Amino acid sequence: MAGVVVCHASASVRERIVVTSLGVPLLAPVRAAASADELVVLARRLAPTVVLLDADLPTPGPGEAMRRLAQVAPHAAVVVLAGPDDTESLVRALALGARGFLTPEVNRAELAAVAAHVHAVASMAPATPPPPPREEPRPRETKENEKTQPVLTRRELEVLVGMSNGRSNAQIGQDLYLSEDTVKTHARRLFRKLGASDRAQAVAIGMRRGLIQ
Amino acid sequence: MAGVVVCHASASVRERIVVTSLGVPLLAPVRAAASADELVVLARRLAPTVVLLDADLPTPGPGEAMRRLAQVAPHAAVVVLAGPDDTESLVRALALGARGFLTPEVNRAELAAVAAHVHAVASMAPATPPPPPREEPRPRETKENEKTQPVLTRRELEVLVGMSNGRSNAQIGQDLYLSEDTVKTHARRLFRKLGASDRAQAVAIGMRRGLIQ
DNA sequence: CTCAGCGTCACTCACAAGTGGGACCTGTGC
DNA sequence: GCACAGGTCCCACTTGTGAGTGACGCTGAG
Repeated sequence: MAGVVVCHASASVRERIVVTSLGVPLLAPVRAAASADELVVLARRLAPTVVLLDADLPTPGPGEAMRRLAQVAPHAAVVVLAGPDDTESLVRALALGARGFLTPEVNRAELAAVAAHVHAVASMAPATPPPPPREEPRPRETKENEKTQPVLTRRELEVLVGMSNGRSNAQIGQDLYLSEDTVKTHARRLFRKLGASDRAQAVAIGMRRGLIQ
Repeated sequence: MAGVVVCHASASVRERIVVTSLGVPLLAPVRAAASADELVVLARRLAPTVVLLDADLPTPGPGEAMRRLAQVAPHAAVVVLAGPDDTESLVRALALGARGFLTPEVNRAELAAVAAHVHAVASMAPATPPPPPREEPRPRETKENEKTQPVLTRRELEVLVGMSNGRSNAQIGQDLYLSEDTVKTHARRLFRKLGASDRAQAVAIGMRRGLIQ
């Protein structure tokens, strides 16, 4: 589910990153795209958590790539691959919403950091981070930690959407042809799944996770 | 307006970052805080765009510091200062919403990246998810703008942040050292401004508009 | 088959939320 | 000086929410 895609014009860069990713624990193999077009196709299919993007992408360019990416995978964190001296591309990319940067000479430790980020995003709600740490973390997980990302059912999602639109439980019930009590049950279950204490927090978590817009 | 604050227990680290910042173009001098308390005071006054935060802050700790910071400067991006091996603090901080990390041995290039981020943030709305490709620095706030998009006051924003974190009105009052009634007043006014019928919808609208993350 | 998960509905109850007033103080701008 | 906005607090009131239960039928996986 959560994954990483590298989009770089240079085949050698792509290849090295893909190969390096194989040696990183906790990190699913990185998929590679050579152009913005390929990236969009991949992103649409894989909904990656992190996209490593060439800051000097030709033709459509990194800006256009990010714009299109935002359409198909709005919650992918873009990490720009830029040379240490290419501050100009970097500033531009950051201005467009990139979350961080790495040099194309990424090593195993840096990819491990990306893996940590993927896990951080996948396992908890409130975060919008970029290129994090070094060395693989994630050894211990307390048992109440969701080893499987809790998935909302269709009904729960519909109730959550209603909440985000300011509907009361009774109104949501009318919208969905349910009794208010049923809506309350769905609400209670989705609160538990999301770890929310009330509907306001549930909406916040749901939007951060991209469950609702 | 947009600024950077470093909060680190070590005076030498603070000092070096402050001094280094002087040599970075586009970056206003970095202000320094030695503790979470000092940070909150500074952040309330300066509303910084970026906060460099010691991952091993003593006493109140980085988590508490981030919580308080979110109250007084909800839009500040937290960048954690952690040693390359301190993945544990790092993961914790990222889980709490930190945007990135640096080692305490930050160099000029890394601060330049931070500067880039400051400019990126300062030149657009406080949005994080949808980065509108704009080159125009200041949208210019006219009366018409405010009519179409009411602006929340600092207090209203802080209350909204509390709501998105699942805090009750009474808890928000404790967080901000206010009476519950005052929180209710701020809540009522921000509901009106956002056109929300309850806190869940207010959170949804606030996140869509990028007022909160 | 059994069992877990989902969807549905019902009931109670404490309390939080939301709404309507009003009041006082402090800036800031005209 | 005045008006105005923001921030603070109070009272009283109605409504909704959230928690804690219990129950029944269906479906799909083991």
